[in-house]
Amino acid sequence: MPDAEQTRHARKQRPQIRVQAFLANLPMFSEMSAEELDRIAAGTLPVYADKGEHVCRTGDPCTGFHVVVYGQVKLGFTSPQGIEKVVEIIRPGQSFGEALMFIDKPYIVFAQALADTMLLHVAKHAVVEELGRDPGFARRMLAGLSRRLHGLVRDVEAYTLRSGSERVIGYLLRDVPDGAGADGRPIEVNLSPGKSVIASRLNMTPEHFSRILHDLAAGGLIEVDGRTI
Amino acid sequence: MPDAEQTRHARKQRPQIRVQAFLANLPMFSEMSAEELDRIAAGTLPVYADKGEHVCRTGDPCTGFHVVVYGQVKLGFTSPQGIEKVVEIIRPGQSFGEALMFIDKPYIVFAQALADTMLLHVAKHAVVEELGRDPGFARRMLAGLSRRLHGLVRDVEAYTLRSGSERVIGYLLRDVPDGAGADGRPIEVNLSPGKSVIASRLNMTPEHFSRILHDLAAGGLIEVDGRTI
DNA sequence: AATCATGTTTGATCTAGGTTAAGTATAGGC
DNA sequence: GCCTATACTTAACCTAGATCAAACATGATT
Repeated sequence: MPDAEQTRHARKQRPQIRVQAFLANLPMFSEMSAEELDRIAAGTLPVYADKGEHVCRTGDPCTGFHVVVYGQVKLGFTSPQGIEKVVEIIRPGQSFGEALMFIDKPYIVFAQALADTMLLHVAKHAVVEELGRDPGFARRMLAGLSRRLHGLVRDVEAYTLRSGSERVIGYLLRDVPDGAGADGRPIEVNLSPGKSVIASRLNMTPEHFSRILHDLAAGGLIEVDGRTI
Repeated sequence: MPDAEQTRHARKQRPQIRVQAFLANLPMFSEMSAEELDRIAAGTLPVYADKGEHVCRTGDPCTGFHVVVYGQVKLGFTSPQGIEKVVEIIRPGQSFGEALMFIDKPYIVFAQALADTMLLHVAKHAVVEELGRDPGFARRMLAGLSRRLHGLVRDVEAYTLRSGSERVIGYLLRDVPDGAGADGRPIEVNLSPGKSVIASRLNMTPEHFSRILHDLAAGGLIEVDGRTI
């Protein structure tokens, strides 16, 4: 089985990356010395996942965290009745699974590739050892987790006291640099994960999401063309 | 205003506590040496909040985190339309606001006392300094944040794909030591925060919560007597 | 070009849970 | 002990959004 996977992947040409250089650009590892980066890099392994393939599943033990190099993955859970709910969409440069490293629990979410994706798996022991050596790293790690926590609280806020259209608008404006569009020039947003995935991320049905986009377009607020707005 | 408050509080007799001893029992500060505890204790300040009083409000800057000594507080946010949503109920020994210390953002939630409450405010600088000195402390802090993150993800799961009754049952069983009640002996749960607060925490109206308890009682699953089940 | 799978839209209908309103405890405060 | 405030319950009704079902695009495959 690993063989078949290897062969299948080997057939595609995969962009080569310099692990150290890539890691150095992540907030978590910025300001690290070359030796430190080398030690971390020694604990990382590339992971390739084809579109639709699972990187990990609910219940899997956690042996480290993942960073997306290219492609994208969705994090989500499946209800007993088989319904799926997307919690987060992870894009290049973003990571997941750090929190699990520090408590001894298996994954409660699964991670599935939304496109052909390359990830780096950073082993738990490499992180833990470096934490003891570098207080700055610990601080950046704490800041990273805190940011994530903050984001989740905002999500809870959106889920519990915003309406469907408010959540959609919030999503469309999520990473618009403020001040952009102030000149009246329209902003372009890409719905690359696919509309159903975004709908689930926003905790609504694809139908409802579609209707909201339709209404916003009718109100002249947005203009939809395929997967760009 | 601080004077009036002081006098009002001074009139009640307040249990005295030994700060170091109290801190030493928190997971976060366990395993700390006496000097370390002293340094942390030097950065803490007691805070007293009467029932209904706010410890902090949305938008306040964060200067450290809080631990509840006795009493209880609710964390929540208020929608633009003035609707309130409880995110978490903090009981003695639990803390809040750690994450905010590490990112430079104001509170997105408010904290309001549900009963006459005593808290300790631990100053940001005391924590940050100790983080540099003690890698073990950093690890415990990371574990604490991770646990909180994990809990929030479980909340999101509950909000998005569990029905009202499932959330209520989940809440009632939240801290039942597993195996308890296996002998057929009933378990007692206390609804001390008040039913409306719990309802909000579970993201439903008090009316709906009441109906669910009624239905569960009718089904013979539980027996309600005032605020104990 | 025809076929099929996958993703998106549209419309009709349904329902969990919210809203409103009118009760009934319960607990402090005097 | 009585009174007012707060907490909780019950019932009738209503809506946001889900579900079901049937088109309609889009793009990849043969």
